[in-house]
Amino acid sequence: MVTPPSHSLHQTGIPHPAIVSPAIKQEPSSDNISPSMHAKSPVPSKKEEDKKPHIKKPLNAFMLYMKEMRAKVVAECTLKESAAINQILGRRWHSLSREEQAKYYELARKERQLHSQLYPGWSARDNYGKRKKRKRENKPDSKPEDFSIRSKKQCVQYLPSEKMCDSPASSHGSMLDSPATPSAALASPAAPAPTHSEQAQPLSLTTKPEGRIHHHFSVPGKASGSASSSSSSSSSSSSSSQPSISIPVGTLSSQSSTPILTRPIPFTSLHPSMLSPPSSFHQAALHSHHSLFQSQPLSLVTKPTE
DNA sequence: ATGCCTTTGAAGGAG
DNA sequence: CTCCTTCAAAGGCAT
Repeated sequence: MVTPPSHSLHQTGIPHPAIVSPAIKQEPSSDNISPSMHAKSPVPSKKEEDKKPHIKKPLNAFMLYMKEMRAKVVAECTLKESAAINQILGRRWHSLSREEQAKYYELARKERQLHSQLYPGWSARDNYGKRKKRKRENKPDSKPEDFSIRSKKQCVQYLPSEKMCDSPASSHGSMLDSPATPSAALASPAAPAPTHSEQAQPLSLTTKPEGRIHHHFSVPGKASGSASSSSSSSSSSSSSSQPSISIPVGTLSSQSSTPILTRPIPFTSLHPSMLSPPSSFHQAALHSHHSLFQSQPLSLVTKPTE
């Protein structure tokens, strides 16, 4: 098998970019989307020297997209803070058409395949703890309302003058323009259905063919501020850790105000190829989803629970 | 000098 | 099965 990386994936025999050697630092990939690599070595190879070269996780579709578009956004917006850039990229990502996203999903999939072939026994867990992310532990005392309190730096939100770029956190409204774009409508993640790019999966929630929608919708308490969803950091159960926008439980309304999203829908059971284009429901759901999150990321008060 | 912030997606652990 | 947690990139900023 071993299908040769049709794209810029590394050729065989070459140290995969995922490997970050303390001494070896590959130059910024010349390829457009080159897999992970170089990086500032998050792992400060302690003196103890990492026994292993520290194999990094393969980049996912969004990460690949970021790598490719970051420079562009930086040039356009003249922004430098990655946090702000990422916010913009996140919004642009949602604005991408299915085909466009599918391209990255495919790349990511190939990356993963190659990665697994190169490092069969490797597990993402191997890197756990290397970053020492402590994510502010949720204080037991802190009330959930702490969301307004950000002990750490507030979100970077790029300057307003940069309106040329999508306003990431502008939140005020300008945010919705982009995602709301009908044409894009978004998005569908497409999922890894390389064979049928056209069938790209509708909901961007199911990137995994095997099925795993998980969070995104459900997740009442989590609701990651920024709109998103995902978890990522924060969340930690109610934590007060929300980085920038912490929405108190129940605020997102995703449960109370939007019954639609109450259940993610068992797409998981569906085969990627089976998923047909975004049906009205999906779009509606997505739309609501995005609108809710993006247009009013902070609208905490939608409906307490009534 | 190190971690945080920010984004989405992937993957594994825990319940 | 569902939910949660961590890491992947990256560059300014905070500690």
